[in-house]
Amino acid sequence: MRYFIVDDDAASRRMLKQIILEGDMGVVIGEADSGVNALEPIVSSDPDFVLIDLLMPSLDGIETIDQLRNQGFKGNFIMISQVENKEMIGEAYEKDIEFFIHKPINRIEVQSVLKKTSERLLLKKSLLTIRKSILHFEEETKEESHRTIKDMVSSILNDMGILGEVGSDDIVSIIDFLSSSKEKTIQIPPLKDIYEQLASQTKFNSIEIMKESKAIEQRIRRTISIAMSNLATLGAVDYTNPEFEYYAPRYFEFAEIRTLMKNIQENEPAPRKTKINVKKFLQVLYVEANEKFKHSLK
Amino acid sequence: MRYFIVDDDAASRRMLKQIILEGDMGVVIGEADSGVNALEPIVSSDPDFVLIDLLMPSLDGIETIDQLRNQGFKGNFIMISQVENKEMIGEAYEKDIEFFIHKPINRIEVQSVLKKTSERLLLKKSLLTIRKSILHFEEETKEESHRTIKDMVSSILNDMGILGEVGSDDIVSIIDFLSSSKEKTIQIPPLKDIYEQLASQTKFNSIEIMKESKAIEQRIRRTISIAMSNLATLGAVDYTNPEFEYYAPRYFEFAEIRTLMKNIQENEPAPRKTKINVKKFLQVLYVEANEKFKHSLK
DNA sequence: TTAAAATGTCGGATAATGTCGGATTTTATA
DNA sequence: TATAAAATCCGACATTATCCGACATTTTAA
Repeated sequence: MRYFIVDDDAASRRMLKQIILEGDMGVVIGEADSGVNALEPIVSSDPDFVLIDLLMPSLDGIETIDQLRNQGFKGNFIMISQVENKEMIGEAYEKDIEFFIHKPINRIEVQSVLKKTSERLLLKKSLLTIRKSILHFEEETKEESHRTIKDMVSSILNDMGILGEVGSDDIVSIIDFLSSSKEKTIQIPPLKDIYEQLASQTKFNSIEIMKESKAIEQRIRRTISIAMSNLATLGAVDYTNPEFEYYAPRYFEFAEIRTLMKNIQENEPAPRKTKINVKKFLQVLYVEANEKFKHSLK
Repeated sequence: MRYFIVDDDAASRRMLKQIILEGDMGVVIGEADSGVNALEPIVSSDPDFVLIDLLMPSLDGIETIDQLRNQGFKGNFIMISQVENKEMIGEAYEKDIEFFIHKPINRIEVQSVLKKTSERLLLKKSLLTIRKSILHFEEETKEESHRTIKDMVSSILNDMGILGEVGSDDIVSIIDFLSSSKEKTIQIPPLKDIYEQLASQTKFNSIEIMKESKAIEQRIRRTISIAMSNLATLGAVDYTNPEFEYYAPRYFEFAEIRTLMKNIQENEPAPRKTKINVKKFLQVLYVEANEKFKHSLK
C-alpha cells in the first residue's frame, strides 16, 4: 500500500511513518505539513491512503478532502486528530473517510486500523477483477423476488392484527384470485360466486362445494369481525395510532367501530350486534392491494 | 449482517439497535447487559459482529472477548466505549477487535464503521466462496438460509424480550421447520400436529411423543405469556413505544394486552387470567419471519 | 440443605369452526 | 315506487382444537 501523510506536526508525521514502515504495511510516498501543500503532490502521486489531520491552519482536513475529491482524487482517507467533538467527527465520516483515529497516536491502534483498511481495499480490488471477468459470461441474472399481491394483502391483514385468523387465508386467496383474472374490473363480482369459485378449488362435488362456500363465508365474516374489534381496541388505547387512523374508516363502517370503541372504553358493556360489511372490506382490499402492487413495481 | 449488543447501559443498547435498524444494516439477534450474560447466547447464536462496551462491571469487554475466543467464537468485535486511555485501547486492538468507537455514540460514525466492517466481511466471505467453488466446483449453500430464518425469529423474540426463555427454542425450531417444508402455504397446520412433529424429533415412542408435545405446548404458552406482560409493561409507560406499537396488536390479543396494561398502570396486583392465543402468535411469526427473510435477500 | 421458582403432566373448561336455516338488506324490474 | 328475487348477513348448535388450572416433579437460588 502507498501512503501519504498530511499533518502540521512533524513529530506526528515521523511517528506515523515509523509505524507504517515497522509494521511492514507499505511505503510512504510523500508528506505535507498543510492542506494547501498536500493538494498537488497527492493528485499527482495518487496514493492508496491519505492519513490526514483534522485540525490544521489555513486549510483544515475536511476542506482538504473536499478539494481533493473535486480534483478527481479517488483514494481513501484516514483521519487522525485529537478532536473530541462528535459533530466534527460525524462531519468527517460524512465525507466518506475510512476511519477516524484519536490522538495521541498509539502504535497498535494505528497498525490495526491500517491493516484492516488496506485489507478491505485489496479484497475489493480482487473481487472487482473477478466480477468483471464473470460479467462477460453472465447476462444479468435478474433474480425477481418481487413482492407478490399475496404479500401485499398479508401485510395489510397483519396491520389489522388478523393474519393469524383462519379466514385470512381465504381472504388472501380471494384477492390473489381476483387480481389474476383477466378482467380488470374495479367492481368485484358477487360474493357468492367468489366463494363458490374458491370452494371449487378444493372440493369437487356440488354438495361439498356448497358447504365449503358457506364455511368460507363464515370464516371471512368472523375474521373481519375480529379485525373490527382489534382496531376498535387499538383506537380506544390511542386514537392517533396510525393503523387505526388508516384502516378504521376505509375498510369498515366507521360508525360501528365507534360504538365498539365506546363499549370498550366504558369497560364491560358487552359486544353487541355489529354490522359486518364483507363486500366493502373485500372491495377496498382488492383495490388497495392492486394499487400497492403496481406501485411496488416502480 | 447479524449483530449482538453487549452494554450495561440500556440507553446505549437502544441507540445502537436503532442505528442498525434504521440504516438497514442487518438484524440484532440478541442483547446482553453484562459480559457474563453475553457468553452463552453469543456462542449459541454465533453473530457476525459483537458490539461490546469496554467498561462493564464484573466481566469487562476485554475479558469477555478472551472468554468467547476460548470457547471458539470466531466472529468479529467492535468495541464501543468512552475510555480515553490509550493503553486500554491498544490492549483492545491486540485482542483483534475490528474497530474501536468512542462514546458518546454518534449515528453517522457508527453507521459508517459498521458499513465498512460488514463490507469487509462480505468481501472476505465472497472470496472464500469463490475459492471453494473453484476447488470443488460445486458447492451447496443451502445451510446458510436456514440459519437466517432462525436469525429473523430470534431477532423478533429478542424485541419481545423472551429470547432467553426455554420456550423460545421451541418456537425457533417450529418456525424453522415450517419454513423448510415444501408447501408454501400461508396457513400453518394445526398446532397439535406441529407439536407432535417437533416432539418426534427427540422422542421415539408414541407415549413419549404425546407427553413431549404437551410439554412443548405449555412451554410455548408460558413464553408467550411473558412476552405479553413485557409488551404490556412497555406500553403502560409509553404506548407510542415502537416495539409495543408494532408487536402488541399483531402477535397477541390486543384486548388482553390492554387489560394487562391497565392493571399495571393502576398498580393493581391482579395478574388475572389472560387469554393466550398461541395460534395467532405462531402464524404471524411464521409469515413475518419469512417476509423479512425474503427482504434480506434484497 | 431447604425454599422457591421453573417446568412437566394431565383432565377438563373454553372458544373456534363448520353447518344450516332463516332474517335482513340490496338489486332488478315493472 | 313497490315488489319479488337474489344476495348478504346473522344466530345457534354440534364438534373439535385449543387453552388453562392445578398439582407433581425438577431445577435453581440462597
